[in-house]
Amino acid sequence: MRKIKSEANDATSRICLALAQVPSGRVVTYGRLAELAGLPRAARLVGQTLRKLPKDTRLPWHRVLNAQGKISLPEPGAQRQMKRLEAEGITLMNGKVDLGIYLWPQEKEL
DNA sequence: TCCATGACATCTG
DNA sequence: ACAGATGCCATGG
Repeated sequence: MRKIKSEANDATSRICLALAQVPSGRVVTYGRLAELAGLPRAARLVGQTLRKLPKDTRLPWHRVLNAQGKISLPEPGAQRQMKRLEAEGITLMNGKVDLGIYLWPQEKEL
């Protein structure tokens, strides 16, 4: 039997694959991750996908921030995310991350 | 099929 | 810098 409606599965895997590429100590925005996954303008889909991830996933879900460099995850998750970020050496100034420094990928390094 | 929802993004005042 | 309005894309009822 063919799976004609595997559009979501496909999108999900691509998002997960892209997410797995994000190195420790760096971050990406939802929109950026969507692009890397080949799904431009599907930022919200990224959010829904991440929300479904099992709590014991090894994917770096905590390295995903919104375009403002702030955590979009509502409490109590935000607390855990911030902790994980700082654990990787990412500094949150006034509740936000400096994307000019931590955003991945950086042109220079590319 | 239509409508509501969401870990977003961008523009405007 | 901040809040509200609008646009986007896929999912689920």
